[in-house]
Amino acid sequence: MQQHTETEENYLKAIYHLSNLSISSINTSSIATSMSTSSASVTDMLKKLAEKELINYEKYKGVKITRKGEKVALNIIRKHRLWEVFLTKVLNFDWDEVHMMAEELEHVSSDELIKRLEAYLDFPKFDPHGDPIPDQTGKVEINNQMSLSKGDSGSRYTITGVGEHSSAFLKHLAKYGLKPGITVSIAEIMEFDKSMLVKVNKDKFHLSYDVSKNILVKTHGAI
Amino acid sequence: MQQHTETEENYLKAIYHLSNLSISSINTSSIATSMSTSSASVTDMLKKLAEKELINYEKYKGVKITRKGEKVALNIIRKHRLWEVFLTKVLNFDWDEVHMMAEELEHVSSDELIKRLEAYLDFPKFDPHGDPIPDQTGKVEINNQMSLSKGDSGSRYTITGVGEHSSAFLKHLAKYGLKPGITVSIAEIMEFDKSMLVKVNKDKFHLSYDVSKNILVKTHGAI
DNA sequence: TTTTATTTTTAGATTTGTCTAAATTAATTT
DNA sequence: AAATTAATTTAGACAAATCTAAAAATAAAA
Ligand SMILES: [Mn+2]
Ligand SMILES: [Mn+2]
Ligand SMILES: [Mn+2]
Ligand SMILES: [Mn+2]
Repeated sequence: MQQHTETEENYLKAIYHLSNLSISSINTSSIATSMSTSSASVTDMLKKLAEKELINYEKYKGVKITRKGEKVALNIIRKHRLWEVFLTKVLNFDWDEVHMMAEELEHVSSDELIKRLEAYLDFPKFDPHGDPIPDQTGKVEINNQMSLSKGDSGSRYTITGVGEHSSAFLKHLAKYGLKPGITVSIAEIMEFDKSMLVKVNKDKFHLSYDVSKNILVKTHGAI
Repeated sequence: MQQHTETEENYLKAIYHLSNLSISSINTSSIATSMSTSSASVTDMLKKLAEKELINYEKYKGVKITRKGEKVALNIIRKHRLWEVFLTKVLNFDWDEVHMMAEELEHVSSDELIKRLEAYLDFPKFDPHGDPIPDQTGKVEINNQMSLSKGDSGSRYTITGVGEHSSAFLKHLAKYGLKPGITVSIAEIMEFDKSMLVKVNKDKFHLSYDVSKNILVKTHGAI
């Protein structure tokens, strides 16, 4: 099995994630933006990744990740998410604290280590943010989640994840006790700003569109 | 708190360990040997570490680690050994399998992570090889251990550690069930080759000088 | 105390990943 | 369709960490 540098792994991960946002091939500048680096650096790396057959790349035509590259990316994502579960479930970190640590831990190479960690954690299927954990072969469970902002007044939903992972946003949700597993019902939707009044247990509060948009849910059934 | 590259950390660790082997200042070639690199590379790094005041270095005069450098080294060693405890105690790896994984994990930066890991492991004082785990401030428990090869015929000893960490050596010891915590009594010492006959519980076996030399023990008392 | 051998440092090159500025190609406007 | 704007690539430079080979300093031997 070929090994890759930490930098290559980070580029591949970014390319994989961007690929899941748009159907079309992705361009240099979107990679540059998501990696906070220059387009020139991205071009250099694209050549290198294409050389290793981890992506298909043609000058000026954009990038498509190959099956091989996808498997590498999914293995890193798998490690990232399992470490996040470890940090929250075993070391009791809050879900808004774990991402940066996982960014380092995901590059620890041993596959045997991650296999044992997974077993120790009792084969979790989702990370603390509700994102699915790929298995050893790179298979991912697709949970058909939708944005809470697309929900209907009077319906109940269970939070399955978030569309934004910043510590600021997660801390904000935590203030309302909102996190995966929690059941929310929409009491009222304000037409003029798309904000909503929601009910969680006995509590009722107001969510701006910016917030509800980034809360991912599955239908729980009508009240 | 200043941060250092992984490479700088590895050099510092090597320099710290060499400093504990000899009283005098250590030379370029011994560092090169222990790092499996060229003397030229070592010289370059020594300038860099001296610049950061992690070592005292004078051309042709050798190296002495500073108190500041020592604290950095001890923090990495602390992380290394705590991760080794995690890997053996929690993920059930054998003591001969964990070193390489710990070499990667020791560079994960979060001090809060290691603090919580330490608490989760219930504040272990020694790693699976019997080496003491420095505390947050860099204090190390000194266990006055001696080599089993210096023991007396008829005396009992408790294994506290090993002087050699290769997987080959550790696997060899495992075959006899020898590891920290085990009590060994010396039945007979052969004068001609310094090998010894030892007793562990009901078992009796022969240890070459090369092996007994690298088994560290504390006196347990006469039989 | 010279001479010789060993150790250490310097000089110069290489690889990886980065940058800025200039050149080129593609996409939009007019 | 030509001109303008935007995106992308190339060119050239730089910092970190490494190497080999040559020069300089120290240690050991004669
Ligand atoms: Mn994350
Ligand atoms: Mn996550
Ligand atoms: Mn170790
Ligand atoms: Mn150890």
